Amino acid sequence: MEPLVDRLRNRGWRLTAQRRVIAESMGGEHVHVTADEVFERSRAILPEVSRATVYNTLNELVGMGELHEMSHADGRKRYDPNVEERHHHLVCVGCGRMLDVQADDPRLPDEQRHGFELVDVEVTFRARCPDCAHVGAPAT
Amino acid sequence: MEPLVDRLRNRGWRLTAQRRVIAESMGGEHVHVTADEVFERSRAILPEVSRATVYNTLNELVGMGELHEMSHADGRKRYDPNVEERHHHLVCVGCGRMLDVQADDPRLPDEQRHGFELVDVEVTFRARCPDCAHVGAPAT
DNA sequence: AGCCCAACCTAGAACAGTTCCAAGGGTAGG
DNA sequence: CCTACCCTTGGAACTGTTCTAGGTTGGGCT
Repeated sequence: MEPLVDRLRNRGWRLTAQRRVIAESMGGEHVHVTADEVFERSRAILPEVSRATVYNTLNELVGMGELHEMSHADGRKRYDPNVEERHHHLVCVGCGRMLDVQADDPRLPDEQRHGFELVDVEVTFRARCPDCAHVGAPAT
Repeated sequence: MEPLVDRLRNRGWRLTAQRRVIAESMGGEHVHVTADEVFERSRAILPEVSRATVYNTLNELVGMGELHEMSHADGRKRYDPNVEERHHHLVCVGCGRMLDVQADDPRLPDEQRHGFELVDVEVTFRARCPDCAHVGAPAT
């Protein structure tokens, strides 16, 4: 599949320096970053990028379906560049790090559907990442 | 099982009027409310309840394990009083209504664990509820 | 019953994340 | 080179949540 920036260009999106930097900051990796992390990474490359542009661009990408947005217990949204491949998530309960994983979709028995039409299933595995496990049991 | 307020009293929790009202506002029903809805409902019964007390009380209940907290796409946390019975959620993509459902936990293959220690699995079935299905396709 | 003190509650200020806004800037087409 | 128009910017505004300082109260003790 062609890279994100190419797809964007093909859609007639005006590809400015800021937008390119932001799109590239998302990385192809399956790590899900917060808007603020995108802002930091982008600024490391192009120091004049503004926070507003990061938010604008992320929201546009989400609207185009090039990015998935997901909420997180800490209140910050995370952005997921992996929209091609169906996947679920593994989230560290300590630091909030979020990775893509493959797992079977659970099924919802008919008698549990309450008349709803299913659209999608999201699975989140909550876990402790190696770094957070090392710190020992959390106080409390 | 004994009701929430009794369990709280048995833990030596000081049961003030405010706390009782807040705990009761959560209802025993399988409906998941936001902090602000709890605030509104509580205030309908005891008008002097403050927002801070609602937040404090909800957080204490979560800390005690008497309530589950869950984030939602709109940025507001929801609180789930059903902690006895393991369950997952069915969420309407139209109106945000959230119900409890029973479904098997999916398993995460070893090679997908990235060294994390699993703690829990959350499943969210996204769907359209009967009411929202009737309204026809949403405008974009 | 009345006292006392830690635990509670309140209103409002402070915060964090996100969105909005008015003004300035860059770029493609003419 | 000019002109439009879209993009970007910094800061103000908003929303949900937490913190703070000071007043209030439940309940053990006398």
